[in-house]
Amino acid sequence: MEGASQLEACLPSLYALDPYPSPPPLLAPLPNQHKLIQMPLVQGQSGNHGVMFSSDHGGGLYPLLPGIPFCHSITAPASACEKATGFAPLGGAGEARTSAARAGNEVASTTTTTTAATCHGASSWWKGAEKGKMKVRRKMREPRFCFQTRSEVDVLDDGYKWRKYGQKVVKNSLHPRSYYRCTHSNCRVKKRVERLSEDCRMVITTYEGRHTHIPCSDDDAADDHTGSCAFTSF
DNA sequence: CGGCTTTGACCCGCGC
DNA sequence: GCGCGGGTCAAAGCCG
Repeated sequence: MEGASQLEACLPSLYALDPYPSPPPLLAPLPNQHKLIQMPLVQGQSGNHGVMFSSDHGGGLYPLLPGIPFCHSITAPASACEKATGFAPLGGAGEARTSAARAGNEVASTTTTTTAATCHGASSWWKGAEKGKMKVRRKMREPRFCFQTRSEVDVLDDGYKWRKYGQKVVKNSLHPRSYYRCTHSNCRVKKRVERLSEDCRMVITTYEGRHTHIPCSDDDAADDHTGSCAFTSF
């Protein structure tokens, strides 16, 4: 995690997968020294945004949502952004259950797909929250944000502390997918990290859920405490 | 010693 | 109905 500060993050892109008009999946810190790169969403999915910060000192991913002031302050047409960066919004990327995703290399192969509806319509996820023995299924999906960054490290420094709870080799991918969970108590945010098989330097990070706390990274939490608080006041 | 990572097994959803 | 594949659990090992 700490190694994430090495993030080069020179070519970020992101995908917003939130199928629901729900609250922010993540409470995003706003380090002053970070550079904000905002990507508009898929048309018709107004509301949620994903943002990537980068700086000379490192980088981090901070998905943002409506209601976040500066998020609104920047309004660029999706087409313009795509044109400038070569990014393309997509729906369903990072979601393994979609047919598109099943093809493997989901992000790379989904250039303009916008089948966001498939992200939640017929799928559900379960979680072993019940202490008994049987798992408890969940019908509702958490809001998700997917980022694609070029980085040497797998885990980007997003200001939160994550614990790895699984790793899986996915089909049609040379690199295993790692599963992380926020270590904060009562916070069920998860994220998946995987590298593109076509370009091992490209890291796909998918956040799922929303944090119920402020960022708590060792560095930022201590120094940027005020900033975090101010930010999370929304 | 506590926290984290690793890794194999298990469960479930979905496609055929 | 069956098989495949993704997601999660949990025990064991590792590390600071």
